[in-house]
Amino acid sequence: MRNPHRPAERDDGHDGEVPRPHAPHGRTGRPPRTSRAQILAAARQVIDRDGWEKLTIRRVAAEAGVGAMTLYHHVRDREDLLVQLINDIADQTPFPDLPSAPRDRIVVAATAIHDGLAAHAWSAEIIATDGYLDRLGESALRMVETIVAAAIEYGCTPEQAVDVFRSIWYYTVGEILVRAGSGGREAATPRPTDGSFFSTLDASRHPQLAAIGERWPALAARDIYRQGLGAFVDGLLAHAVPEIP
Amino acid sequence: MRNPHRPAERDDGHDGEVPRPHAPHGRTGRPPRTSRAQILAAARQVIDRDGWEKLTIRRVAAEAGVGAMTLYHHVRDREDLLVQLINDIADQTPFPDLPSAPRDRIVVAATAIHDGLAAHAWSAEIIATDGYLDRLGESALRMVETIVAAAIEYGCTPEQAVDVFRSIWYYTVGEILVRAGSGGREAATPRPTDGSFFSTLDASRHPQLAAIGERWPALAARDIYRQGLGAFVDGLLAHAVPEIP
DNA sequence: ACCTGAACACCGTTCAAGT
DNA sequence: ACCTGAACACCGTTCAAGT
Repeated sequence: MRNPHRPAERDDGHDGEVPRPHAPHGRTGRPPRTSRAQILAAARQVIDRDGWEKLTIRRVAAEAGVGAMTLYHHVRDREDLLVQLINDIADQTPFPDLPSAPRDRIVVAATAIHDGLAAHAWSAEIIATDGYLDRLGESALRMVETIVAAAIEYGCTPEQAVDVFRSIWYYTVGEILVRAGSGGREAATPRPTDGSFFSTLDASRHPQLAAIGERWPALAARDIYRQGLGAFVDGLLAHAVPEIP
Repeated sequence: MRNPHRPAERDDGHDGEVPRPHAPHGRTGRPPRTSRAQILAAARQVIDRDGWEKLTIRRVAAEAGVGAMTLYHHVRDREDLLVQLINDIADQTPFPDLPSAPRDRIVVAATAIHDGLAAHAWSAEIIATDGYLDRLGESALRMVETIVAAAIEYGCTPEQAVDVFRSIWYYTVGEILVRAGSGGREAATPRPTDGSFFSTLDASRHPQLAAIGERWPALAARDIYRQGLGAFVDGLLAHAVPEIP
């Protein structure tokens, strides 16, 4: 595709700020004062300090100490800024050690993707909203390759392997989105923790939910991603390659 | 004004819109001219005509032929409007016939939730972003009850049953969000369908993805929700109740 | 070549006032 | 009791101009 990111190649400086004194061909004129790295750093600063929902073009520009319009020399639009930010984070996430059994390799790779995204829960929103998969950076692609290759090694056809990846991807994105959503809100607008919905239920209509009642919030707060993932991978592989016991 | 259409002078009719002539106790004063149903209808009109991303308080008010501020008598804020809209839709969705086998009942109930949401893909965004589960309306709660009860009938503990529901919920929300995201965008901004990322891959680094290459988009366009759900439910039940063959 | 302020076309929401 | 315009504090993005 057209990967417009990947600006310059390496900049030696510590800050990534070296306006090349004489560009290769006829490139003269005012050297850039603002770099891609600077903008991404400012964006992360804004997220860390003010929260994801405050990440606006104008704020990032202010944080970077430049005019808002300067950003449009480095990003196509707001969404592009977000995608660049995610790929940037993915590139900095260490690649996990992979076990040799294909089934376990899928679990480890999916968990790595999950943990990387969950650490920056805001990222799930742009990933889901966008046709993100064809804008993945190198590091993220390696994870996809790992899962698809492991499924094939287990005995899946390439088509089945893609299905395995996609199913896991849906589960992973959903888990992060739902948990980030409820968690994030609670922090922002402390929901009135009075009688939860489930405690006031009509027991004849919803007997099991009524029986669970007040325990629901505590149960729902537990992290079950890994557990569910294990069950899902086993189910997917068993369905795809039933002859393996 | 900015609304060329007539504000619709229907108030006596059978639309559920009867401003009580004399309120029971001392309730006198100007009778309401705007109803909750009117607002929700206007909101759905806006979504159907202009798309989900255009659903703003101001537009809904204009569509309903009232001042923007009038809406705040019926909804707490924008998010509340969205939640009411979803519960309204859920209430109008017919309850499916349920098979007797618990495993199949879970699949059918989850599919019903999925199809209901997928028909209004915008809804997944608010559902995920919000701590939605404790704002569910009657109809949606019946589905949750169905899944939890079926898991318990299968042999799960209540805790395990909640985990089964939550896992399925993550998968379902993720599927809708990801597919709605890529699909919706494609419709809005027809992505340049030139060489997809996977066709230009370094085959030594990503051999399986490179082998799949251009077939990825076609594979990824297939609807695999039901398939993945079956595998997931089987995996979840097998993990929770291993003694059943 | 690179950066920018002003301007446009929007938002959600608060407020004090109108009927 | 119900409805409202004006105003506030924001947005993303385009444009034409400045250095």
